[in-house]
Amino acid sequence: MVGRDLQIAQQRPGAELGNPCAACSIREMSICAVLDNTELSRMASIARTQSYAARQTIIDEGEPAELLFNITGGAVKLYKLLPDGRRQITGFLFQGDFLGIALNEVYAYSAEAVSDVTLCRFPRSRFEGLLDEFPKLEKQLLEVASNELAQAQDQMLLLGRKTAREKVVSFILSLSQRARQRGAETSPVSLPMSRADIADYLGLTTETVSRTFTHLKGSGAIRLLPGNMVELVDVESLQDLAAGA
Amino acid sequence: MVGRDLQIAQQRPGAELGNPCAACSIREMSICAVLDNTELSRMASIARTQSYAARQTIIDEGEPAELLFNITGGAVKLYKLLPDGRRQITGFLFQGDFLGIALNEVYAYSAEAVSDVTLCRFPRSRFEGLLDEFPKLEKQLLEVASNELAQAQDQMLLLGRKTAREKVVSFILSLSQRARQRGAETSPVSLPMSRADIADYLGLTTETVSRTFTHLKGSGAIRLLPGNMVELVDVESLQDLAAGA
DNA sequence: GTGAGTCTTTGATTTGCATCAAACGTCTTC
DNA sequence: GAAGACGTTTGATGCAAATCAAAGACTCAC
Repeated sequence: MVGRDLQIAQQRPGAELGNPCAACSIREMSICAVLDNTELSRMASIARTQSYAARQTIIDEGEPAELLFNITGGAVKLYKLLPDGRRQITGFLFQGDFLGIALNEVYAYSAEAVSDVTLCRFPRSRFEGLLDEFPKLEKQLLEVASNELAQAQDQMLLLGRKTAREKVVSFILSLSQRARQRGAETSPVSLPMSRADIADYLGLTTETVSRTFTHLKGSGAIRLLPGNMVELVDVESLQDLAAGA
Repeated sequence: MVGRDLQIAQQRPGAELGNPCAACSIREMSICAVLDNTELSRMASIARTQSYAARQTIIDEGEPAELLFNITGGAVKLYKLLPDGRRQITGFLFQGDFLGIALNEVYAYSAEAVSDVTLCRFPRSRFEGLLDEFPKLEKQLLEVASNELAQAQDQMLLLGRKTAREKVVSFILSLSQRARQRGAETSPVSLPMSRADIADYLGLTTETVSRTFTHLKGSGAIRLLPGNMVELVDVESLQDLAAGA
């Protein structure tokens, strides 16, 4: 394992200079993409890599927000709870996504590993120093925040006004589009999260999500493949369904 | 009217120097609060004040995002539509709020004046120049975006997991808290928007919103006063209701 | 390979909110 | 201040999704 890491490191420029970020495979799809190798080494100096097994908690809502993260592998869910246990998942994060934008002094949500996860961890105070040092990093973060805000508004439209079928189809399509942005296949797309997670993301119940998948499969719009993969058979009609047509 | 404006202007330092922003009554509650008088005059040089009558459209979803706004008076609603006309209001803006954070090349939502509205208008390109010029303005904008993201997540929890009663009570409380942030009374609180607007914000129908108000009034938790004002009679039990207890 | 535990699917029934409908208030206009 | 338009409230009914229940289908440990 160590030997293999070394091999990869040697293939990438900068890594031999003690700068692991330069060799990072997701560098180009994360906020780090705006930094050059010199700047990256400053970033590397405050970063620690870390791993979480599936189901492990990464952050707890209400705790002091002292750490920020960059997901390098796996899938993470963000969620909020009501006192009686009702749960709303506010987002899923994948390779390249940044965790920690919407924070005041305490975390506004909890985060848990959906699959095994690897990530880079930054102390918040030192990360903020980096923002002062590299204005383009701050600009990039504003850009990311802006995109997340637009995504959040789409999700409000989904939660407030779409039917169960429209919700599920919108979800499948959005995962497919995010896979494309990461350079992965748009179909079949992997659904690493459980039906219960999907339900809590879409404001539905497990049973309704399951029934909706069954129905979509029956209509020929999707196919369910082994390994929690979904094949998008008729993308155009899926897009019509998602829009409510 | 002109005479009165002049009088106000003369009371505030900077105004007589041809810097209307220095005299702006909402300066301290908007993003302008981080700028000093010199910086403000740069901002004033790219700003135009503008008025909209109630029901006028301010921006249209899908149009090129060429203008940004700072609301100086009145209330604005932001919304998205589905092709068949279903509508989700994603937010209400009041005095001091900034309009235009979540934008890519085109507006991600439409905006319409709820009441008569006054605002400051900035060309986006020149505003972005200002961000480069004043890093603390950019930092402030990131701060605002971060807060909006946290608010958006609260709204997702509301839309996905709360009951009609919890939704309406949460809405009343959030308006009350925002009034406090603007330095206004927390009770009674003004509801300048229609029942239909409230419904489209909470993912309900007009009828359900109306019935819920009637029910809350009957239980003694609120009182409906003339002029679309709501008095919060029992704040503590309202807070319990909003949290789902 | 077998059993325990967990997740998913399917079925029967209930329910909270939507829909349909109409009366009532309030504001605007002439 | 009468007439119309619009927004709100109240009532009767319907339905999409929740809830309750139980049978498969995986997964994993031993």
